[in-house]
Amino acid sequence: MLEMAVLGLLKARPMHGYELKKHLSDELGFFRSFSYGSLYPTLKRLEATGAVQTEHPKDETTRRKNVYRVTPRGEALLDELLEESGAVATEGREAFMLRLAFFRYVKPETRRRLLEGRRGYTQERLTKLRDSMKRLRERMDAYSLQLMNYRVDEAEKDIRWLDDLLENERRLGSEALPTRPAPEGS
Amino acid sequence: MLEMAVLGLLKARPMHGYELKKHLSDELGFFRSFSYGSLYPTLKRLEATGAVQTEHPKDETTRRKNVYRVTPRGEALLDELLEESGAVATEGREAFMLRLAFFRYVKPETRRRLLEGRRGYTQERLTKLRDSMKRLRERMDAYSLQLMNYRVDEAEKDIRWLDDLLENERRLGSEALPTRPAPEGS
DNA sequence: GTTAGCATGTAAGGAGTTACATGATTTT
DNA sequence: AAAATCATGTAACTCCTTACATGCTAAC
Repeated sequence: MLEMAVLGLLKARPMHGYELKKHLSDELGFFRSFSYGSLYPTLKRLEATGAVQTEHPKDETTRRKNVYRVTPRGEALLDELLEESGAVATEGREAFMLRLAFFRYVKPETRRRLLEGRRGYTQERLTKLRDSMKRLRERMDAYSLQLMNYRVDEAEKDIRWLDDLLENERRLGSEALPTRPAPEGS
Repeated sequence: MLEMAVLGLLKARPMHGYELKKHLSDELGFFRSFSYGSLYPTLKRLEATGAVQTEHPKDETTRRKNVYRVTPRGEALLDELLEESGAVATEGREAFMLRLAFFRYVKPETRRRLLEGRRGYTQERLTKLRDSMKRLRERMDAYSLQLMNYRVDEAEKDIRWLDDLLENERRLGSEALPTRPAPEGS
């Protein structure tokens, strides 16, 4: 997850670690904002494998503040990471959301595949939830029932949302990719 | 999380590991259904610390199928785990949901504290999300915007839901705890 | 009698966190 | 000149997963 987030953010604009950390919470609307204890090692690792680069100038003038940029190798890695629909349950929701945040970097067909994959998973989950409710309703206390209803509502809402997103993809077809919400003024 | 889930489920009814695993997905409407690779070691650990007990009969008749039950020591541990409102962000959503599933074991005042804590956290998050949107709207692509809107809607919905739950708590006051949705027929 | 599912476990590893440690730069 | 905050890093640990390994029991 962190690798994907880092590469995705750096692709838009080179940054140093501290800056990156803020954007992880802010820009991605992120619930979980990774700690420095994982962020810096991740950057090191990505650098070691050649996915990102930094100009740490050996001369004594500008030390500290390591600005990282994505290399072609890193772009390829990001592509791979974004395309995995895998492990939908474990990785779950947040991994999907993260991919969505970087959808502009994803091929239209892959976008559709990811959206449909997520929809399928959610639909399946919804079915299971309803099954459980039918089987257990009598034996459940009020709080568990609240929880179940919450989950069902959420799943239903997610499906409608995913359908909207899919509908949008279809409308766009293979025409121009919308990387901005429409220039308007500028 | 797993410890809390295990203790909570075993409190309702003694079970063996395999059975427990099913209830973790089913009964709790759980997205994440822990693997055996963590479930069994957790049971061992809880047994080692005296939080659960199992009658593994040393005589050769009935081997396999270790039925675990919660001890008083385990009940105390569960109480502790349920009362922590802590680490709201990291632990997050699912930990809260899990506590909600076991709310019938929680003192009314603690229930209110947990609900209010969660509400406060969600409200704060909502504020931050709206801030981010104001600051970044122009620079965001359509997908990020979708994501942000989703998050905002979700937070708003959560707050309404939490308010409902709080209202219910107030209505019940200190009168009878509702462990069942009302007998009706029986 | 063999396939499917019940039942339990271990070892290695992944992906993060917390706590600690340090030092430069900006603000007050 | 002190306090805040920018900026980077490491070590130990937590909590879980995957993959492996084993054997019983029920159903077909």
